[in-house]
Amino acid sequence: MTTKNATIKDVAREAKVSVASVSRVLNGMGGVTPETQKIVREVAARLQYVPDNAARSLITGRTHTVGAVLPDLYGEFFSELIRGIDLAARARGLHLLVSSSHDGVEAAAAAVRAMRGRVDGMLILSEFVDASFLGENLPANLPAVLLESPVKSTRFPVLNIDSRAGALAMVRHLIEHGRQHVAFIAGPKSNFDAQQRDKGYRAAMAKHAPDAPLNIVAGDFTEESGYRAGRELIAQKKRPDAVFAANDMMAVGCLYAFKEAGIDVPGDIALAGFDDILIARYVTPPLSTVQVRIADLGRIALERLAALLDPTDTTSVSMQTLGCDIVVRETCGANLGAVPSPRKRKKPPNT
Amino acid sequence: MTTKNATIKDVAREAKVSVASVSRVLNGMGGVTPETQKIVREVAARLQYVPDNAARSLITGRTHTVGAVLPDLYGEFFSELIRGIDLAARARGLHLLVSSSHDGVEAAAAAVRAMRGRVDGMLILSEFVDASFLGENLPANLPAVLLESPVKSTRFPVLNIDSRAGALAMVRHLIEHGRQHVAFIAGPKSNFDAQQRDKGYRAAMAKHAPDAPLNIVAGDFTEESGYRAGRELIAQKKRPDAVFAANDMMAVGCLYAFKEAGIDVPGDIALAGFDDILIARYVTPPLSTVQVRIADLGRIALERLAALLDPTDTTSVSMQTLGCDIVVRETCGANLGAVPSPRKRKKPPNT
DNA sequence: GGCGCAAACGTAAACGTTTTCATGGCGGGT
DNA sequence: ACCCGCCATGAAAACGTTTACGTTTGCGCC
Repeated sequence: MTTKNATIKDVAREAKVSVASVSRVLNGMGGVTPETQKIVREVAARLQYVPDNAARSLITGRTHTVGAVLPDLYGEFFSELIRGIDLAARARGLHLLVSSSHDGVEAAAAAVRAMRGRVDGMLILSEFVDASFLGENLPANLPAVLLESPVKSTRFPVLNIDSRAGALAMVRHLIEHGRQHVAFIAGPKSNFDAQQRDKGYRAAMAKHAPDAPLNIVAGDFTEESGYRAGRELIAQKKRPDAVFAANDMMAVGCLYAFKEAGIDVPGDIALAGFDDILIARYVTPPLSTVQVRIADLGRIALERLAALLDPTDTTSVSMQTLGCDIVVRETCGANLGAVPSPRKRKKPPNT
Repeated sequence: MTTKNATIKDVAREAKVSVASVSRVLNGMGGVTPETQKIVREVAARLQYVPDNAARSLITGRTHTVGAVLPDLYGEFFSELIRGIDLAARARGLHLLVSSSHDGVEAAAAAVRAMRGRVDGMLILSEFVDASFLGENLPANLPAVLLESPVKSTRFPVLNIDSRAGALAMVRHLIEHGRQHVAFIAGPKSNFDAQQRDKGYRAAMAKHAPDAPLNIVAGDFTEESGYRAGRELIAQKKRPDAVFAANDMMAVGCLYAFKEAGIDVPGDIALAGFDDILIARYVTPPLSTVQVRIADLGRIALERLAALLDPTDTTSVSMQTLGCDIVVRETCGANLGAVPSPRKRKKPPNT
C-alpha cells in the first residue's frame, strides 16, 4: 500500500470516530476521552498518517514556515547565518525556506514575491531593500525582519551588527597600544557594513588621535583589493604604523603585500581586520580582528520574527543592534608574548 | 485595503467572469477569448492578486518546493552545497526548504517526516540514512536523491563524490614525486567519505608502493586530532616521508605539529589534505589537497531530483559519481618553484 | 431555417484539513 | 423525579484553488 497516503478520513473510519475527533486528538485540543484518544493514536500510527500541510495551512492560514531572502551567498557569513536561523527555527517548530543568490534588485523582488503564501514571515538581508521596495513587493500583513539594513521603519524590526562600535574599538585598541597613524582600507561604498566601519574609524581617530591625519584607501572587500591597498600604503611618503582593514580578506591581502615588501607585521606596521573569518587564525602571523557572532545574528533575527508571528507577544517593533568583540591575535602587536599553537575548534569541520 | 488578500473569486467578480476563466487565463490554459484574457489580467493586476499556494497545492498535489535535509554542517561545504542547489532550483522555478543541523538519527527522521506534504521531493545527505530509514520515514511516492551515501537503491538515485579516486590520485602523486613511505591520517570510522579515502589510500599504496608498509593513524576530522596524529607520526622510529590526511583540517593540525617540532614541510615530510577548504591556500606553506566541486554536487543533485519530478523525463534511477581534482600547492613538494602571491578569488567575500 | 459542432464559458466537485455548532447522554442538585 | 449544564462527539461549513463536465453561443452548412 505505498500507493496512497492515508488521510484523516481513513483514520476516522478505521477508528470508528469522526474526523473532528481525530483532529482534536492529534492537535491536543482536549475534549476527547482518553480511551478514544488511545484508539485514534493507534490507528494513526498504524496507517502512518501524517496531516497534509497544504490542507492544514489552507484553513488555518498558517504555514509554519519562514522565508530567508539573502544575497548571493558565499562563505562563512552565510553558512553561519543560516545555521543560526535554522537552529532557532527548529526550536520553534518552524521550517525554513531559503532564497539566496540573487544579485540584483529585480531578483530580490522576485524572490520576495515568490514567497507570498508560502511563508508566515520573512527575514530579509539585501542591500537592495529599502522602504519603497518593501512597499511594492512585500505582501500586505506579512511580518518581516530586516538584517543589516539602514532603513528605519515602524513596520519592521531591524537588526544590525554594530560594525561602527566594533571598528571604533579596534582602532582605539591600536592607538592605545602606541600606534599613531592608523590607516583604513575601506570597503565598497554601497555596502552598509562598510559605511559603518568607516564611521567607526573616523570616530575613533577623532576621539583618540585627533592630531593624526585620516588615511583612507579604497577597497572592495576582496583580497586582491587589500593587496593593492597594502602596496599603496607602503608607497606613501609617510607610512602609517597601523592599518585597519574593513574586512579580513582585505587584511589578508594587505598582509601579503607587506610580507612581499619585507615589512614586519606587527613590528613595522600593525594590522587588523574585521569579521574573524576562519582564515584569520591561520595566516602568519595570525590576524587580529573584530568578531561578529553571526549565528547569534541569525538566531535573534528569527526570534524577533517569531515574536511577530505570535499574536500573544506584544513586544513592539524596534531596532536592535548587536555588539562585536575584538579578537587580539598577533598582527595588532598587542599580544607579543603569545605562543602559536594549534587552535581547538568547538566542532569538527565537515569533510 | 491592506487587510485582506484578494482571492480568485474577487477577481472573477470584478472581471465579471467565472473563477474557472480566471484560473484558465492565469495558468495559460487557452480556451479563453483574448478580450476576456485582457480584462482578467487587468483586474488581477489591479487587485494585486496572487494565487494562494496552499490551496493550489492542495488540489494539484504539487508544491514546487524541494527539501534539503542536511546534517549539522559547518562552513564551506554547507554553503557551497546549498549554493549549488539553490542556483539550480531557482533555474527551474523550484523553492528550497532546508533542514539542517540535526545530529542524530531521530532528528533526521523527524526532519524527513516534517517535510511531508511540503515538498515534491527531497535531497538527503545524512550518515544516518539507510534503506530501512527511508522505508520508515520517507512518505510513499516521494522522490528523493541521496548524497554521499553508501546505500544502493533501485528506488533512489545516489550521488557520490569519488573520494576514493581522489585519495588514490593524491597518494599516487606523492609516490610519483619520490616519496616512499606515505602515512595516512584517517577520519571517523562511521563517516562514508572517510572510509572512501581510506580505501583510496590503501589502493594507491598497494598499486604504486607495494613494498612500503601501510601506516595509518587515527583521526576524527578535527584540527586537534590532526595535531595529535602529527606528533604520533614524528615519534615513530621510522618516520614517514609523506603524510596524507583524510581532510584539510587534520592536515593543518598536522602541519602545526611538524612546525612545532622543527620539521620542514615539504623538505623532510610532504603533506597533503582533502577538501580544498579556503584555509588551505593560506597556511604556510600552502597546503596541497584534493578539490571537490561541491557546488556542482548540489547542482547535479537538484537536477536529478528535478528529472524525477518531471513525468515526461524517463531517465532511469541510477548512481552517479563525481570526480575530484588534485590541487598542487607547496606542502606536497612537487611545486617547489612556485611563488607565493595573493590569490584572487572568483567572488568577493561577503561583508 | 434548422441542425450540429466547436469554442467559450460557467457550475460544481474535489482536495484534506480545522472549527463551529448542534446533539445526545449523563450526573448532580433541588 | 426533573431540570440544568457539561462533556464527548459528530455533522457540516469553510478555506482557495483546479478541473471535469455541462451549458450556452455563434456559425457554417445543408
